[in-house]
Amino acid sequence: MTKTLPHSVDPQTGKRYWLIKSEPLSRIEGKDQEVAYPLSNLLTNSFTTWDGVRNHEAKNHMLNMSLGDYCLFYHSNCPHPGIVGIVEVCKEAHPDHSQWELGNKYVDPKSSHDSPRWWCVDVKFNRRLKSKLTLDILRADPELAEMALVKRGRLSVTPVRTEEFLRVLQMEKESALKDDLDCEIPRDLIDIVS
DNA sequence: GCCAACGTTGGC
DNA sequence: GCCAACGTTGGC
Repeated sequence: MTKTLPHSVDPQTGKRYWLIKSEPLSRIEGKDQEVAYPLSNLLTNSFTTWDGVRNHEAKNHMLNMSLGDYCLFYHSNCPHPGIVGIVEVCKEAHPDHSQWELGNKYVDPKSSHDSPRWWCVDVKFNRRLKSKLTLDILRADPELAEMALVKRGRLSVTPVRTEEFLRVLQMEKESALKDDLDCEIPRDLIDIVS
């Protein structure tokens, strides 16, 4: 595995930006483990632990996250995958306890408490995007052609460069303006109906 | 260290 | 549900 260095912080905010993927639609794995975690869950839970990531590259990105960093929140494995909101790192990397939980689908027999293999961060809600930015829209934008989400489709935690993050916010603004003109669906329902 | 087999992700 | 992409595993 290649050692990763974090991308640079936004000089304006001192933050790094990332993208994390989650499935919004209920899906049970194994006996009874719900794997879905829609952004709306973070409206009722004050934070969530981003555990269950079992890819070393994704894990390394989480090890590089700092308190206060922003993560674009992406809904995958659904009819219209895309970025739906922003969450904030509220606890830096700590061992992912699911690796030691008997019966957990993420258990890793090779991992010991002395040297954990898997790590996670906690994130809390920041805000919803005014309008979902679908993968189609993101892929069609030349300024996002190098974005890890586009180039490394299967990685569930990816870095986002400052200029990419700002571009996403700009696209949100443009897209929301368009919604005002031709979308009758109340904002709060957009995620639900999609 | 190579690489075939296998497993997983996630768009479609 | 299919399957391409790609990461991981393990035999050699």
